[in-house]
This record gives sequence, structure tokens and C-alpha cells, in this order.
Amino acid sequence: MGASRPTMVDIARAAGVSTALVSIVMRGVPGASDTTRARVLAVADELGYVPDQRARKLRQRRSRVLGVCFGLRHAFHGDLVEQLYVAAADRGLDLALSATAPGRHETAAAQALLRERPEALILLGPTLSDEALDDLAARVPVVALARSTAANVSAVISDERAGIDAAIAHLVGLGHSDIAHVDGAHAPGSDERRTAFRDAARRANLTGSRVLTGGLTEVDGIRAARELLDGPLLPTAVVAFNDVCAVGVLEELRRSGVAVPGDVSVVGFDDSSIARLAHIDLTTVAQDVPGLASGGVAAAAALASGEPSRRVVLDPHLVVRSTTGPASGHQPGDAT
Amino acid sequence: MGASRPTMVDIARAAGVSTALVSIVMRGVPGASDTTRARVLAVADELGYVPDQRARKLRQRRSRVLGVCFGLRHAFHGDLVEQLYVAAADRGLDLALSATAPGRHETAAAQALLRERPEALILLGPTLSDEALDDLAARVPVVALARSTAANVSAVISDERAGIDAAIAHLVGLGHSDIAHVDGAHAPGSDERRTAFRDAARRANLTGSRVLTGGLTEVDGIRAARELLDGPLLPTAVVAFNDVCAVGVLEELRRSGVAVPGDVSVVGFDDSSIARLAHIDLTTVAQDVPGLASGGVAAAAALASGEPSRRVVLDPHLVVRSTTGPASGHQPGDAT
DNA sequence: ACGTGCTACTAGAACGTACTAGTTGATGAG
DNA sequence: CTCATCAACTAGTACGTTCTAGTAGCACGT
Repeated sequence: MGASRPTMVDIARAAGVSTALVSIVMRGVPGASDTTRARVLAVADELGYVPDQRARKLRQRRSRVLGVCFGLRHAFHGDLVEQLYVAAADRGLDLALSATAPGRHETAAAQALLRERPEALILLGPTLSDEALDDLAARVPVVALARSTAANVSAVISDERAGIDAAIAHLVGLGHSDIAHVDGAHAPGSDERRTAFRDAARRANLTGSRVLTGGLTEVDGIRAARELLDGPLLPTAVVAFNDVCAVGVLEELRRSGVAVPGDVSVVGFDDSSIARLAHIDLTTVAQDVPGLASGGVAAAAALASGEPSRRVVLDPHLVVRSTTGPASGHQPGDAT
Repeated sequence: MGASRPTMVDIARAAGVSTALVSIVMRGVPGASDTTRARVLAVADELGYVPDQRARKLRQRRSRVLGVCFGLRHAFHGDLVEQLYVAAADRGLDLALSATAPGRHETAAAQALLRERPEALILLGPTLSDEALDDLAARVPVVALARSTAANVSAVISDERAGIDAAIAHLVGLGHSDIAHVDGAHAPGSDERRTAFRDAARRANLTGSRVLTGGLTEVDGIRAARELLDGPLLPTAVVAFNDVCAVGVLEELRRSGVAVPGDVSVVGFDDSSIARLAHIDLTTVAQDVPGLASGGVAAAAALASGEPSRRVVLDPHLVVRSTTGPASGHQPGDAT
């Protein structure tokens, strides 16, 4: 309690060696005999020595740190960070985390990270404008994860089109031809998915296909479902922009007496934890989280060593759960 | 791209002053004239200078950093971290985040933080044993947030008893007398809540009260609900250990044709995001998140300045939503 | 004896900042 | 005029580590 934490100097003195040798031992690099190594480690352990990361990183030419900006409100980001830890460890890199939240803007989070001198920044689903991304990229290598952008940064993303295609193929295989898409309104990625949906619908000759304005939240899904329910003809399947929106659709349909998947099938996007809830058990398009993470770290490492920015596109896959089933012949007509 | 990031030396040279003065300006402390200050800031901005946090923290006597260990899988931790940022900023403290996840144990996360030389560690709902907490506390001041412990660390927790009492009072006020508690099995806090439930039930003379083994997950709630449904007499209200478990109960009841809150009322605990989902809209006991956060930071700061460990207990409050209502007279008997 | 190569180790200079202990020049009191 | 006071500024060291450039000692071949 009294004295502050021990330093290399304390260990060196106690073990009767130089600080340089302590450094060698602590880093586990060659240059010390086995006996000395053991002795130094024993002393360090006894004194409760922990290397000072700040001094370490300051001295090293490369910081070997990747800054990660993630949203506390996004469960999906949690999954990504988890895998980023794994991917970074594989390359001997450390992660510095900075969270985004209402009240803590992305730029503030990124600025905090810059002070740690990371070799690169990995931004999870950044909402920054291309311009802001470019500004940031002028200061430090930047990787945008799970967000497509025109900015001059590396991007590792899922193939939205492939995801939508998989969903449609699944539904068509079940006999659906009247499929609605509840889009993400102005959310990033919404345009891609909407276009992909329209293209897939055209290709599959889905005469009854249509697109509704949705959004990111459950309420958006509820609103869209109401619109469908109030319309003349209920589709036999709905592909929502994301899981949360899909849940909104799902619950509003059920509340109105429409059976899912009996009358209408529902597909989400993201395979977030909400989709896995036992009572929801949503069929959804899952992004390749480990792939995104390792791709992100790889891209960051590449940028840090001077390579040009790259764009990696990964294939998502469909997770079939219990909200999709064979197309029903009849329409529930006047459901409310 | 070629040259590395600018340092104070570069700014000093460009502005024609000493590095010491640059330091003064960057910290915003008195000791520079307004004109010089403006000039230095202008130069710094132009060169894209960002102070090096590592060097800063290394030099300062106090690091002014709090280490925070949180679980990526726990939405509630996200809420806490969000408020911790606010509380820390109020005191001019920085946060160093280290995440816990399956595959990244709490001790590893804490060890990583230790290398950053934080003034104290704030552990969110730590699952470490009292012994492990004591070990850690021997190296650095430790605050356990939202977890009661016998270890010699500071703790900032919610009054589980008061939370349960509020839930029971609410239900009793609605005319319920046959209330079941689905507990958290071996989860931390489960004992407290179970005991509080039994005490409150006795005090309120709830003859029909009973306790079922539950758990942390939705499946645990589903299992408990099945047990209730298969039993001779359905209670008129259920108080679950947490929100996720409550949702399991809720959905299983509804799936079996039991109306909530028509036939049975359901109360959760935590006010996690799942409780706020539009279609769930769960009545639940909300912890005082901003209070926990500022209490945690205050406790950490106190420990860091040598004060003895403390124990702060905060009152939770009930958030009444739509899963609770007046006790129904009849029993739905053969629901399936 | 001499160099050569190797292992085990060490002295001391960085890294980029904060901070202590000044120095300078202007102002004002006596 | 002298001295104290103050604001504005600077020189130089310290923080705890890594890294460069060594040195000491030993074994070995010639």
C-alpha cells in the first residue's frame, strides 16, 4: 500500500542483474540463461511486478495496438469485439477499446483512441460521413468494419446482395412468390439491401414483391406490418432490414392473428441475440463474424505496414429457424 | 504518410516556443499569454498534433485512469459503461476498457488493465471468487459494481430487497395474493432476492406464495413456466429473477393460452433492453444505473486517494409497464 | 599465442510528455 | 533608484521501458 508499484529497477536490484536483462526476460526474447531467467521471473512474481504498458508502448517503435470503436448499444458489436480480441491475439496485437453511445460521439471516441497511438483504427459500423472518415484516415490507418463506404479507408463487409439472395432463394424454395421487403429507410446498408431485393425479385419473377419503408427499430417494423395488414393483400413472406425490425413485424402480425410461419414467413438480418431468443427463433441472415473480425485485423495490419487500402467482401449465410415455412395457399383476409 | 506523428517538439519549433510552453497550452493550465496560447493551438491544429497519452500518463504522478472490466454479452454492462464515461468525465478521469467474454476470462481482462497502471479497477458484476477479488485488491484498489461480495473491496450495489419489496407491493396493490418467484438458481444475487421474496411474502401474508428454481436464461424461465402450468394451481403473478428469465415465463404462458396480464402478471428485474421491446413491455425492477456508475467512480476515486473501502447500497425502482395488471378472480385451469 | 564465434550480460541513450526550478522583463511601491 | 512582485516563458530532468552498441568470458581450431 505504501510504496508504489515495483518497476524493472526494483526487480533488477533484487535479482542482482541489470534492467536490460530484466527487460529481456519479461519479453521472453533470447539473451538470458535459463537459470537467470527463472530467477528473475521468480523475483518478479514475488514482488508482484507487472510491466508498465505505457512505458513499453512509448519506447517501442511499433505500438502493436489497434484502436477499436464500438457501439455499446449494438449487441452485434459485442460479438465482433469478442472475435477481434481473438484475431488480434493471433498477431500479437493489443486492442484499445473506445465506446460509442448517445452522448459520446464517434469522433470523440476516435479522438480518445488517437491519443493511444494505435497502429490503426477499426471502426465498427461507423456512422461517420465519408468526409469525416477521410479526415480521420489522413491521421491514422482506418478500417471500417461492417459498413460500406466510398471513403479512402479499408473496408471489410458482408455481401448484402448475397445475403438477400439467400433469403429470397430460401423463401422461393418454400413456394413463396408474394414477398415484401421492409427496408432500413436511411440506415447505412439499406440501399444495398433494397436494390438487392428488387433485383432478386425480378430475377425470380416474383410478381407480388414490394418494398415498404421500415427502419432500424422494432417500432418501424410494427408500423410496416400495420401497413401490410391494412393493405388489400398480405404477402406470404417478409424480409426485414434487420432482426429488430423483423421482430416488430413478427409481433404485430401475430398480435393481429396472423400465424408465423403458418400464414406469413418472416426473415431478419444480422442474427443478433434477439433472433436467437427462444420465443422468437427468427430465420435470419448471419454475417460471418469471425471472418469480419480476422479480416478487419488483417486489413488493419496491412494498412499499418504501408499497404494500400483494400476492400474485403465476405459471404453471409442464412440461418433457418422457425419463422419461415411453406407458403400458405389462403390469405387470412380481415385480420385485426 | 512518410513522417510519423508530430510531437511537442515539432509544435514548439513551428511556433517558436519551448516544449514546456506547448505542454502548458495543451493542458490548458495557466502560464501562457492569450496570444501565445492561440498561436500554439493554431500550429498544433495545423500540424494535426494529438498529445501522446502514453507519454502523458507515464510522466504524471497520477495516471487519472480507471480500468473498467465489463462483459460484452451483458447489455446491462453497456448501460453502466455509458454512465461510467459520464461519471469519470465529471472528475477528469479517463476510462480504460477491457472486455470479458467466453474465451476471455475476467482475470485476463483485469491483468491487461493492470498494465495500464489505473488508479483503480471497476469490475462490472464480477464473477470472481472473493478470494480472487482479494488477490486483485492487493495489487490495485478494486470496486465491484452491481455485485455484493465479502471480499475486501468497495462495492456499489442495488438493494435487492428493496427491489423485490417494490415488486411485491405493486402486485399486492393490484390485488394479487398468489405470487410465485422464479429464482436465479446459483446466480450471484439469487439468494438475496429469494430471501427477500420469502420475507416480503410472509410480511404481506401471501398464503399462495412459492419459489421455483429458475436461472439466468430464457429457457430457465420457460421451464419454470411449464412447471407452473403443469401444477395444480396457476399463481396470479410471477416475479422472475431477471428480465430474460421473465421473458421466458411470459412467452411460455402466452403460448399456452394464458393471458398476460389478464390471467397472470409478470415482473422482471434489471430493466434491460429486452424489457423495453415494444411487444414485451415488461414491468421490471430498474437499477439506478447513473447512481451505480457515479457511485462506482466515487468509490474508485476514494480508494485511490487512500480512503478505506466502502459499501454503497442504492435503491432500485419499479418500472411499471404492461405485463402487470389487477389480479383475476378466475383461474384458467386447463390451459395448454 | 591468436583470432573467431558464441552466449550472457550491461551501460546508456532514446521514446514524448509533465514538472521543478528557475530566468527574464515589466510594473509598481517605497 | 531599488527592490519585490508578477506574468510569461525556458532548461533540463524524470517517468519506466526498449533498444543499440557494446563488453566479458569461454570454447575452439589453427
